[in-house]
Amino acid sequence: MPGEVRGELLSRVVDRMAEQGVSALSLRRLAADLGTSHRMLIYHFGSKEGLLVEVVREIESRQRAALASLDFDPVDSPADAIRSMWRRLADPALWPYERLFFELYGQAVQGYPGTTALLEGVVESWLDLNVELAARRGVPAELARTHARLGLAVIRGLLLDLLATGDRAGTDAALEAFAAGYEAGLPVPTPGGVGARRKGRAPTR
Amino acid sequence: MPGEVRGELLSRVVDRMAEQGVSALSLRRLAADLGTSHRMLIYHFGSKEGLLVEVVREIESRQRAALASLDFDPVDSPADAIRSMWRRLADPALWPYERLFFELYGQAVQGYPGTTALLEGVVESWLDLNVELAARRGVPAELARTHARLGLAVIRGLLLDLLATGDRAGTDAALEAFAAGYEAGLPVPTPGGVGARRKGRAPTR
DNA sequence: CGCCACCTGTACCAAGTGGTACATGTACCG
DNA sequence: CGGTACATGTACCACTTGGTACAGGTGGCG
Repeated sequence: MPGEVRGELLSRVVDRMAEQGVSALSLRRLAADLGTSHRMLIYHFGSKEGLLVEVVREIESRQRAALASLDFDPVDSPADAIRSMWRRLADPALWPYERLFFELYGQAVQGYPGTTALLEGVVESWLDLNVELAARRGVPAELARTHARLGLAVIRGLLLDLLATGDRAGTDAALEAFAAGYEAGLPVPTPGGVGARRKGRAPTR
Repeated sequence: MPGEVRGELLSRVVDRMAEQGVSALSLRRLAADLGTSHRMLIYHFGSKEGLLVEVVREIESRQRAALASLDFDPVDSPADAIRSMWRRLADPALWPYERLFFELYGQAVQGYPGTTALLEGVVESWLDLNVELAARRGVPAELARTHARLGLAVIRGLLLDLLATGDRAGTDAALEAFAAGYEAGLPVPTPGGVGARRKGRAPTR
């Protein structure tokens, strides 16, 4: 079942799906685009659903890699951290992959077989990263988790917006409004009192 | 082409799709579930794509209706406004429709025929509402637009989270963190200076 | 050489797809 | 009554789908 050909094939499959979408693609068209026969896809992945599972796994793995490569500067303020994350993710070069991500997300919440694995960790793993980061600054884990959840929602929500409208300026402004809130010192409803207030800085836009 | 039967049929189609998803459904299965024949669906809607177009339009129309029915209390603070909006949308009874919405959204960003109409107004129409609301409080339109965009992203992003994880408490907390930021007086980067700062109030949670 | 594991193509299959032709039913209105 | 517009069902069509059977084709190694 294993093989080195398989991995190379899978990677090309994901790229193709990012361009053409997943739900409209048949094994035959996919194989034709890749210069092989649909027989090969079945041979390597067992079935169409098996292929889909691997695609989902590959996307998860790529996201995990992207997440690990973020490697925030620990002196970054939360505001700067989310700014830099947005700057990376809003890059039009990534749009095809984000479209694919949201398409699969939509399938997954509907429970389509093969895609649901995407949902495990699609939120949690990102939160864990932030909790770890926040720990270095002495922020309690529960609080960090909540704000990471909010930040993730902002980014995903604005990506949805961006992919639908293409309005980079508008979404940039909205993100900046969010980041600016943190810069001014967001009140954090922790029993200990108001959270760390940072010095203001002129907005970059 | 018109007819009263058609409207009733469409409404039931949307309900079924909310339960079973759209991309895995064939006209035959759909018709069987509805107690009719696939011939009828083609008769009333012309083709499968035609049906999809009508479904999308229906969903848009329902959202518009929901939006119109919100009818915010004009004395609500922005924080309370987004709180009440979240409270309505996070209701599990709406989850099937939200799943359907995100599934179609995913299809639409990929450009599948029949679904792309969903994208027109999927952001703008919600912004317009807020701009109008904000005008009553004297907030400039451009600023209101940006913050509405942010609020919409927060809600959609948290809905994605909620549908994937089912973690109502976690998403509630994240939204509260967002709302609390507004309550404490969010700095608004308008040329005229800092925007209206409101009195703080103890968080409800 | 022969054997074996991996890989690939051709031909085929049953099942399901969207869509159409045609016949039929039903109700309103002249 | 008859006609006409809307509605519905049955039977069928060409086509595509995922999956399988079978026949190779490599290349390494005894």
